[in-house]
Amino acid sequence: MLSLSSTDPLARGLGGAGGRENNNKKDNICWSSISVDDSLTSLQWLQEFLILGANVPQQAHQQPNLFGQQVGYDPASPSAGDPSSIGMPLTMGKPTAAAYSRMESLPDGVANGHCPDKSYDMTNVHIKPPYSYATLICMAMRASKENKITLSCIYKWITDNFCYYRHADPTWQNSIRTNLSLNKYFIKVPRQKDEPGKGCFWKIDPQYAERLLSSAYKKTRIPPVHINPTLQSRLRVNLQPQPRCSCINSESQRFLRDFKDATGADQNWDPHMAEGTMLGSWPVDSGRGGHKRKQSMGTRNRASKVPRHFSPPPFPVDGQKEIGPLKGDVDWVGLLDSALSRELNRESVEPLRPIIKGDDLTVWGTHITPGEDPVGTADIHGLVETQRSKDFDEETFLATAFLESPWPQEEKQGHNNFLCSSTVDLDQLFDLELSVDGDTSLQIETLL
DNA sequence: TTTTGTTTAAGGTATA
DNA sequence: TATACCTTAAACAAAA
Repeated sequence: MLSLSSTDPLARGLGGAGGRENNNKKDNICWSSISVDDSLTSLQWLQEFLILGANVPQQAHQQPNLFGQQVGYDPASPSAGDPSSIGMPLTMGKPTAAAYSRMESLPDGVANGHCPDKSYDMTNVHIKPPYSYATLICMAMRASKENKITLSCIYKWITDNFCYYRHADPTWQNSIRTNLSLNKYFIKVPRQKDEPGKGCFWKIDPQYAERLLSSAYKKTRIPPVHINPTLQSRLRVNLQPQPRCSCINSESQRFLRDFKDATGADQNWDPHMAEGTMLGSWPVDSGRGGHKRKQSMGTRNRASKVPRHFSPPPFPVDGQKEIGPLKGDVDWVGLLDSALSRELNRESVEPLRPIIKGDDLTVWGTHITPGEDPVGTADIHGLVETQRSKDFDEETFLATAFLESPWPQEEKQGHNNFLCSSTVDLDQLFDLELSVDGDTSLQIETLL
C-alpha cells in the first residue's frame, strides 16, 4: 500500500518553465543586447551582466515608491503596458527556510545566524526568487481572500509580487500549470455553472493546509549559506555596492528601520555579501537542479531559457527596482490567528469539491484507492511524512501565513479577483520566520 | 486562437 | 553510485 515513488507529484511537479506557449510569447520579451551563452554553466554573461548593471543610466518610466526608490520600466517589456505592473506595490521578500536549507554555507559566516538571502529582493528582475513554484502557488492561494484562485490570478499574483517573473520568459507559467496538476497540495475546484470565466479554481488541499499549520514552527533552522569559492572572489570584484537604498527618502528609511527593528531583521547582514551569495552559490533556489543544464537537452531551444538564478537583463538594469508601498499595517497576532484558523474554518463552511485525478489519490507517493477510510488516509499521512514535506510545509506556511490577512482594499472589494491586485510584504513574513526561535515562537505556540 | 490542464521525459544536484 | 528531489521542456487535448 505504501509506496514512495519518484513519480510523486510533488517531486515532479515543482517545475519551472517550458511549454508551447513559450513559442507564442517569446517575442514579447525584450532582451538586452547581452548574448546569452547557450551553456548556462558559462559565467561570461554574468560578468557582462554585472558590468552592464553598474553602468546603465536611469531611464524614463520611473516612479518613486514608498521607499523613494525609482521604479523603472522598459516600455518594451511584457508588462510595460500592463497597468497592474506599473507602480506595482512591491516589497522585498526573503527566501524560504527550505530554500535556505539547501544553500551552501558562506565560509566566513556572513549570515551570523541570519539568512543572507532573506533579503531577496522581490523587485530584482535578475535573480529568480528562491521559492519553488509550489510555494509561489501556495502564496498566491494564501493571499487570496477566497479559498480558491484561478490560474490567471496565480499568474497575476506572482508577477505582481516578483519582478523577476514579470520580465522573465513566460514559460514559467507552464511550470505553474504543471505544478498545479501534479502537486497533490493543490486541488481543482470546478466553476459553478453560473460562474463565467475560463478554467477551474484551484485551492490548497485542506488536508495539507491543516498539516501545514500543525507542523509549522516546530523547527528552527539556521540556514547554512555558502558561496561558491570561485565566484566569491569574482563577485567581490564585480559586486560594487549598488545604489539600492541610496535614493530612499528619510521617511521611508525611518519606516524601513522601524520595521526591521521590530522584526529583528538584517541586523547582522551585509546586503552586498548577501547578493554575492545569491549570485555565487549554485543552489540558491528551493530546488536542487536545473540551472546548470547541459546542452544535451537535445534540440531544445535554449536561447530563450531563463537561468534559474541569473537572468540576463530583459531590459536596462536600472529598471530592476520596482518597489511600491507596503499595504497596511501588520497585526502579527491577528495575522497568525487568521492564518492558523482560516483554512480549517473554511472547510466547515464550504465543502470541497475536489476533482480526483484518475481513480486514486497519491499522498506522498502513497496511492489511496477510493472508498478507503479517510481516517486511514490520515494515518498514511502521518506514516509517510518526510523531511521533504516538512521543508515544504515550513516553506509554504511561513511564506503564506502572513498572507492570510486581507489588505483593507481587498476587504472592500470582497470578490474573487481581489488577488489580481494584491501584493504582500514577504519581507515581514520571513522576518517572522527568523523570529521563530525567539519570543515570537512562544506567541505562536500560544496561538496554536 | 488562446488559455488551461494533463502527461511524459529528461537533466542537474543533493544525499544516503 | 544509486536514489530522491526538483526543474525544465514539450506535446497534446479540452475549453473558452
